[in-house]
Amino acid sequence: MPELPEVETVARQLEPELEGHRIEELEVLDARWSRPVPPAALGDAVRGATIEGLGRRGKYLMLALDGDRTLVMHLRMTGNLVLVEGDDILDPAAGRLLYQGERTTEARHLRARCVLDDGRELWFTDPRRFGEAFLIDNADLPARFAKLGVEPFSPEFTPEALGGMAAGRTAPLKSFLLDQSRIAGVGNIYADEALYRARLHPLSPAGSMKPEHRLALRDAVVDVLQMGIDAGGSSIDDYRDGRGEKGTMQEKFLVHTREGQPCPSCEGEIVRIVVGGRSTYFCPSCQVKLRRRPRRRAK
DNA sequence: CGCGCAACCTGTCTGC
DNA sequence: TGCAGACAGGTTGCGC
Repeated sequence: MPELPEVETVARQLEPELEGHRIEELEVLDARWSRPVPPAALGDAVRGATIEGLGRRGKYLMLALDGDRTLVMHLRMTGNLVLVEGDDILDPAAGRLLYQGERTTEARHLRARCVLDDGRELWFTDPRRFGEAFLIDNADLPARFAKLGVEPFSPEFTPEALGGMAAGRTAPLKSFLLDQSRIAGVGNIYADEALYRARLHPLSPAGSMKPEHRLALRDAVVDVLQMGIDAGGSSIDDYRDGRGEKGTMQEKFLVHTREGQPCPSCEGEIVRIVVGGRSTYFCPSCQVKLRRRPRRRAK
């Protein structure tokens, strides 16, 4: 679930909290999280490091450490990174994580905990265990992320760039938006919301967009991601921000998870289909399906 | 290279 | 109540 807005929210919340602090210990409880590096090896490598910052690239969280290294983490489907301290460690009523030395609720999904020099702890919890982390030298970062696409908030994400990426593509627009090697950070939720706002059908071939469609889609992608950040992310199920709180973007969905409900624009019924194996919600009357563009204009 | 799909995991919900 | 099956926000690898 965590897509760009969720990862950005966590990074922005936690960066000021973590910056300048030293890592006393990194305990990896699930070997899957650090593999292929053994848990103890990652812990040893990170012990004593000072945190210099926390950022994001695509859906990756980047914890900058001294010594020109970065601990890269990915939340995948159900991962959460939360800062906990003292008593706070558990109050289910307050919607927070709990941990009392015993495995209770969320705490049973604890995959790694990072103890800071002031006693606070950074927890990586993840029921489905798809999340992961690795330590990398900053010099190797460009190569490692070479295949990651353009950042949606960068000046390079123009309608023309979008058109260039889509040219000749026959894959459905929905699949196109989810391709991290083209645009980094858009996931299933925001792809649906962006296509709806751009009034584009999720099954339209990516290469079928005309200039006005590219402009609309670029703007819609940027807008929905910004809305997501402003709302502190979407909490459909597992997602919690860096403080363990829910985001509110799910309350602003216009189509996602709204099967059978009225379209906010035409009152027609929102439909759910499966595209590329992913649930896709849209309004059949507002989102027009484009035809595949002829390769050559007939004269 | 482009595209579609299975696989990776666990938890939750639905229907019989 | 029990149980099988479907489904869930992401990414990678494989086959065509």
